[in-house]
Amino acid sequence: MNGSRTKAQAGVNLPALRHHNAALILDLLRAAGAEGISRLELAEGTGLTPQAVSKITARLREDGLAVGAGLRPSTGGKPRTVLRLVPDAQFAVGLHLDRDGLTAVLVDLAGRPVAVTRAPLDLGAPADRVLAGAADAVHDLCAAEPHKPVLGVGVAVPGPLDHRDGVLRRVTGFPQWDGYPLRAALAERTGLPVALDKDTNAAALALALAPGGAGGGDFAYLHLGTGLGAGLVLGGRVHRGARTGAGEFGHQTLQLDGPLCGCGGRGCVEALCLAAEARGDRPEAARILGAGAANLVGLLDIDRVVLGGRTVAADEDTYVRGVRAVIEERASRGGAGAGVTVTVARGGDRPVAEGAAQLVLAPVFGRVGEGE
Amino acid sequence: MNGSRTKAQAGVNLPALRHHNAALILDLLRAAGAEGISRLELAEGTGLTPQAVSKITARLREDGLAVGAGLRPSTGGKPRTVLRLVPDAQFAVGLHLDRDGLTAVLVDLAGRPVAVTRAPLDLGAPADRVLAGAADAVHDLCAAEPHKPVLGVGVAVPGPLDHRDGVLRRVTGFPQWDGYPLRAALAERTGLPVALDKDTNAAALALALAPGGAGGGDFAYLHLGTGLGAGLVLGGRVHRGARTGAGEFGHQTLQLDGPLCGCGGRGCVEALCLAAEARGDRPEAARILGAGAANLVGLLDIDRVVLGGRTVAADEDTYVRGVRAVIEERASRGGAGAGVTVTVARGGDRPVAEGAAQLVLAPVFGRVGEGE
DNA sequence: TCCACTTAAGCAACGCTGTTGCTGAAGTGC
DNA sequence: GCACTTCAGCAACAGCGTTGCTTAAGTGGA
Repeated sequence: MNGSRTKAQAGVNLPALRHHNAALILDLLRAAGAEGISRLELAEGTGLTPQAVSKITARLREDGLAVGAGLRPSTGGKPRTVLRLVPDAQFAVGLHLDRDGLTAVLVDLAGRPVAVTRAPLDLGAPADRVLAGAADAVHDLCAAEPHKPVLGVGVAVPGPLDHRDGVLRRVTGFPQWDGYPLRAALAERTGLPVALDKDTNAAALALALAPGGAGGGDFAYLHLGTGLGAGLVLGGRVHRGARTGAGEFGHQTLQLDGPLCGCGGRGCVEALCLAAEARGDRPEAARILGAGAANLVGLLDIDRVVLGGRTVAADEDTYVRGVRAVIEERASRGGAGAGVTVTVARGGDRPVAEGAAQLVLAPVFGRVGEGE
Repeated sequence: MNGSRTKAQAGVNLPALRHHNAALILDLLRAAGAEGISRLELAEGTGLTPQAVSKITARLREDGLAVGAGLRPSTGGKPRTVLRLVPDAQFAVGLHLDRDGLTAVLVDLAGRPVAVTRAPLDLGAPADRVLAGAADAVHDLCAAEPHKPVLGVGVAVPGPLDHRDGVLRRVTGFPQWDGYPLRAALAERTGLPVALDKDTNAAALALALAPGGAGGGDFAYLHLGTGLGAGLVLGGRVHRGARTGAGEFGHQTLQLDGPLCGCGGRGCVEALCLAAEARGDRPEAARILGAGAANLVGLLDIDRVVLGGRTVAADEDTYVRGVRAVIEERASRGGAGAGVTVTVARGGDRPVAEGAAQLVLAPVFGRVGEGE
């Protein structure tokens, strides 16, 4: 009780401590990228002593996860040795199961894709056939790096689901998936650990872990395509909520007793925004999206709004400017949103598959969401 | 970068590990209340071994924070010894600085108030005078338990502020508080550690830690008084956002291009809701509040909505039923919100002062927000 | 009444963590 | 060439939770 559900089983013993600190170091190595980072900087970043960092990095080097990468210029003494992550020490597979296609990607530890496959997909087909196609894609990708360990498979799907037990819920229009234990089924077929999440959450995770992602902090990813959804990153972690249902942004009421939405409600952002798009009034669509975004910014006090999806990609400028205008106007009146940046996620749907792979990689770097 | 701001300095060494596990045990003891909890249950709740729990509880007993409290009935062997928290081992002071009054409360470790004082307050008076009044209240309360340690002072204020550095921002109508370093000033006057937060966050914290609080999980506290604000508890912790600004619920747009609000915006929930109240249409006010609450429930996938504040207190039933109706209607259409409970926080403003004290107590039990 | 059995809790030894203190390595600069 | 600075690793150490075992304190059947 008292919210302790998320804290249950949170006792820390020495192996857990060791794992935690190693993950922390790995995360800093990953963030440092190819440039690398010195032991003393790692010590400063973790609060551990330099000697502890030396021991931990020695273990990581033994495991092949880190290597030396040259020296820093001397500042009057022995120059610092630079360490960097070995990206191709381990890999992960990301799957994006969408309504009309399957994208599969093999990424290295740094999150970079090293192999991609795409195939058409009929979500209406029997589950077994869809699953077989997904498993085949996984096997093909694993063959791209035959002698390196693949940590697992991350899967991003459009519909509602339970992230904890890996079971789908009510994929709109495809009743055969309702209650389907996708995680267990795919884990059995591939022999690999499987993690499952919503597509918007995967995209948000990809952005949260992207190198040079314009700084970190809390942000929201708003995806405007055939629908409108959101992925939230709070405190550097994907916020999934109690039932993996967080991020239902599109059916936020923005116009009390407004026009009917496909969901049965009235005045939902999604309906208003897409209606404006449909009648060609894109600035109005952007303004509506901005109003929803501003609500979210005020409610959560986030630093950053990232827009994505096909509809946004069609006219990035109008959407970015429109959303930014609404947020800045509210901030200028003394409301929330001062200093919030509005940007666009490029690359279409590819980030979703990469984010799915990050579902597997995130735990390696200690980036575990609350629903895990 | 990459959201690691919240993870900086997160390296864990042995003292940190010890402190973490002790806090975890203390939190379970607190949650168990006067009934107590056995060592083996503590072991199960933390994931630690029974022997580790024995060692930790032995230290807590030495420090006077825990005591034995009888035996469980035997299940065929040696009966379990029950342990419970010693509530009056330590205390904390909570202050609620409101526009028209100062409420101060001394609470024990269990969060129960043992002494309360109230005094009128003029926030428009010079800062020094207000501060002197607050410091006096603290000293008077400390005298109520002369020989017990007081851990610190928690302060709840209405306006925007920065929780991290304890500085006020733009308290509406009282420009002399803009930028005032309340935490530092009060810490110097009282010689005690001081924590500062918004009143709605304090209320939410009080609810999150309340014994028998109808189960835990994520929830939102919606306060409808002269204004409308929210306190969010996600993952058992108060969500404050990057700048302690989270919870701006009242100026969420609910009616695009609707009536003008005092904030300068249009169609804010607060304006719509209070306008309906003013014209006597309370069911409509409740429906509007419910629409805003449903937006929040969908966005964050929370378990529970708690209503409070003077306006709600005037007609709890109408508000609870109205808000519940909107959330349930949306859930029934397949939207978010299934199983969400809507309840009322009673006790008027008293919980705010108690929640302020919990700002000091929360770290003892490992309940540290992200902004700390 | 006794004794076998069950369950809980503590003692002792242990492995392993990060820390401390110090030594050697590898540069700079007068 | 030597004094100084800075980094990195070795060795000893304190302290954490764990493991293995013993003792305590009940139940229940013979």
